[in-house]
Amino acid sequence: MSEVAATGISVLLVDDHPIVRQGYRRVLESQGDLHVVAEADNAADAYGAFKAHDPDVVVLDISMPGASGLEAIRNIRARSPRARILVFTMHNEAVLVKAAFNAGASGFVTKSSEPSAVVTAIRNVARGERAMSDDIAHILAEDSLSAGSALDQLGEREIEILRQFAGGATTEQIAAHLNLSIKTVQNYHYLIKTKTGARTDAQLVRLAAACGLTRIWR
Amino acid sequence: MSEVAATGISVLLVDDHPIVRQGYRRVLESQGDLHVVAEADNAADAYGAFKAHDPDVVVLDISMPGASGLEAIRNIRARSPRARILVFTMHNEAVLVKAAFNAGASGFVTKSSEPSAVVTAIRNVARGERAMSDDIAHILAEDSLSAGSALDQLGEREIEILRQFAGGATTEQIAAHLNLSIKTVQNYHYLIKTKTGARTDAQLVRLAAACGLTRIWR
DNA sequence: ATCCGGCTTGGGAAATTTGCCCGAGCTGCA
DNA sequence: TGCAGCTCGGGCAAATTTCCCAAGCCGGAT
Repeated sequence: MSEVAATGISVLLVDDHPIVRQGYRRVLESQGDLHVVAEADNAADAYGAFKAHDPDVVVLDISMPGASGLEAIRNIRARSPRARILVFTMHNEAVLVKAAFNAGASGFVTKSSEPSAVVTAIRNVARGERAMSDDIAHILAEDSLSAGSALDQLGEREIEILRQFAGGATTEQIAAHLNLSIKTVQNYHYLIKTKTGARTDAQLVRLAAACGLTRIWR
Repeated sequence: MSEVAATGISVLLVDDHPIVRQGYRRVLESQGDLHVVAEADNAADAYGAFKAHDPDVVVLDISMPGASGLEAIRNIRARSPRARILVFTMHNEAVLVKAAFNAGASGFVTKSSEPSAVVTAIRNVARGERAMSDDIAHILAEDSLSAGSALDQLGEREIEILRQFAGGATTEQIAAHLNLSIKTVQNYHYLIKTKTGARTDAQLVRLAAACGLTRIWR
């Protein structure tokens, strides 16, 4: 058990962009009570770093290449149910937020939030509370009122594959990233199309973009 | 004209994530010769900030909500051809890189790069040189071997077919619409892919959207 | 405890599309 | 006249998509 409560909050940073980690580190450490004790740049290393440093809070970006961030959350929580995980990402799609909380996240803050919101969220999560940024709360509220987007009928794996596909990845690349057979990815591709009603790959990309799953550099 | 050459390099940061800007700011300022003189969180504000502060280098992320980062580049360069712009983003697709350079960027660095690479790139760009991270150079090299330029290599018919395709039309619909055989549309589809270098239909849609051929957000 | 339903993973096989090569008609232009 | 480039489509092997099916797993209901 970590006994750093009196001296501050220890943080494990997980994000695939080095300079982004550097930046977070400096922002967080300037707070005085927050200490970044380790970093990881992929889901696979995240648990190792967690085990080695037993941080009070894990701050992670779910959109990393390769293995799913959601998987990393489940991975950590499965072996250390005490773990407090704060998802910190650019994505703000309701299905993703729900998936993250279901996977065991304690908080969800978007990168659009003010730095102070992130810091506050970390403190709240460390205290065992649930935390989310205002925009996320708003999105979840909207979502609970609406009948649900086309993406709501998709499972977690389907969402992940759709994200990569819409991002321009080939079937082989997706299969390699997710350690699946090409056949399985093809089947998901087909399944996603039928579930969403998209008749064309282009329609699928447009749908993904419209739902915020993929950003297109208009 | 900015006369800060002797005292360092002034930087304008454009990124839609506040904490990411904060982080960059700290990383850059710890270098001593780099000074962040302004920030902007969207393309529209970018030019105003540029005009007000006349920075030596603009560091911007092209993937911002709403208006395009590419547009912002064109915007700034059109009115201030002296401007040095370093694109700094998570995207690493060849078409995007080319589009950025065509729009007037002086450099392109991915967020997967080491912080030192970003700093080096800023200094090189400020000196008037072109700069890009190793992964980008690699991607462009690969791309140049397989030929394939951008969208302006396409003929009238090809553009029209790409527009309809990216808009979500099926091959049959396009054929019917243009009074062509399905075979011809298929051939165009293939031709367009090879000409643009898109390996995937999704990449084609993204390319079309990036070039303004298709609007995705209704 | 058991069953049901949904998610995930993949095999199989027919139908369709892609990848690439080809020729032919048209136009503009040197 | 002749070349060059766009438009249009045939052909055919290779790859992918489309469906249908099954098995393992897990969580919730009975």
